[in-house]
Amino acid sequence: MSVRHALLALLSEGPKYGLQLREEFEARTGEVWPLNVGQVYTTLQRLERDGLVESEGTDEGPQKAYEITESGAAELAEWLRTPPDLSAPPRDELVMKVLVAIRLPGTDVHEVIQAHRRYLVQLMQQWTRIKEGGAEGDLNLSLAVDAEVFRLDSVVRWLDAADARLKRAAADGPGKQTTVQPAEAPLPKQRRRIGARG
Amino acid sequence: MSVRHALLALLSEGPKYGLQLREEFEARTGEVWPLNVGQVYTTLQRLERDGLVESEGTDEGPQKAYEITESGAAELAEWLRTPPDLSAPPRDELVMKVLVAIRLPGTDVHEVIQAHRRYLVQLMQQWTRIKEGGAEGDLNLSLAVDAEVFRLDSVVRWLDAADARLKRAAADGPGKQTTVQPAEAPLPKQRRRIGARG
DNA sequence: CGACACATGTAACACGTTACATGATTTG
DNA sequence: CAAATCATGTAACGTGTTACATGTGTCG
Repeated sequence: MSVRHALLALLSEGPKYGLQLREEFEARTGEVWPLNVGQVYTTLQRLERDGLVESEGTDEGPQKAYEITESGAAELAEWLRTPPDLSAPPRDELVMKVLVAIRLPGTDVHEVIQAHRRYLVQLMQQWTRIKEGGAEGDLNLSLAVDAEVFRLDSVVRWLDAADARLKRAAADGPGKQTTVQPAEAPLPKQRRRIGARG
Repeated sequence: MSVRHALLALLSEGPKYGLQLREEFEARTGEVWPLNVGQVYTTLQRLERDGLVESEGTDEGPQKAYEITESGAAELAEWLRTPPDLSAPPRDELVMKVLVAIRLPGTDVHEVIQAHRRYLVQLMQQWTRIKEGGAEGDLNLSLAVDAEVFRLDSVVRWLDAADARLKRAAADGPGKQTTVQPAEAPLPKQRRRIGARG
């Protein structure tokens, strides 16, 4: 629900049309979050269907402008106030890979970890260079790039922690590896969730 | 493409059926990544269609076991070797909110930031408690929870950096706020991407 | 038998992607 | 006029969600 509310926010400044929305969206995110146009139109249709925006009846040129409704403004405010539901963490592809590599015969987890680590560090450097290359006070670019660099950094730190943890576990006793979490006998089902969100 | 390969990995250990796959998936992720059954079946169908798994013809009971094919094993190995394409960073909802709140009249960005910060810190504590409450050497739980805690921590640090940056910008001169990134005149289009991935 | 769990699916939807189709307007 | 660009869509697909439908086997 990220694009949906971003479009609502842009429309809260005044009536706008499809392509314009894409351009402004990308400008606000420092040109680092691309947005395909098709999604803009389909999202606008859903927003209109839900009564959050209205298409203007003005037949001036090929452009079809939408404007936000009261209901839309209310939803936008509500969205800003309410923290997202993180009761279940998102499935992360890299974490998945490591979890898989741990138990897959013929695969060296540490190789997988290090290969991805190198890639991530390289990416971080590229983003940092992009940020420095941007305009001096480009707040949007700065914030968007920072978010990604911070995220990548946390992944790198997780990889390091996982690597150390796995090496420690292997040193403690290779025989223990199968004991860690038996594949059969899938334990008394206790699904862990965090019950936050009002 | 996370569940798809996770199921492939589980099937690389031997033939398994739907519900069993869900249980094992959740066990391997420390019961913190829930997986709905419906997706297991639809994913298995796609995997079979793509020739990566085969359903066994054994009509033993109500269970329908699938086994991995050579092609499937190859795809799994390939997936482990290849780093994901991160040339464009994922759109993050919280980052989006802050970017929106900056320019939305009648909204205090710092309030939004602090409210979400409190929520995130609370979540981190809950996850940490869950990790400590788990079995001593539960490697899967530990890794999965760490990944989420590290991620949340990076978000908190980003929020702090953003807050400081915004306060600095406001102190430098409130008149500059509109100068930061004019909404109209959306700049000479230079879309930023990172061209990694071989 | 009737209730419950196991097990497999399907339906409908939201969101995201790539690719293609179709006009309208500008400009060489 | 022809080509490029602006602008709006649609189609097909992957992935994820929730909810429902349908059997089958077990157990009181």
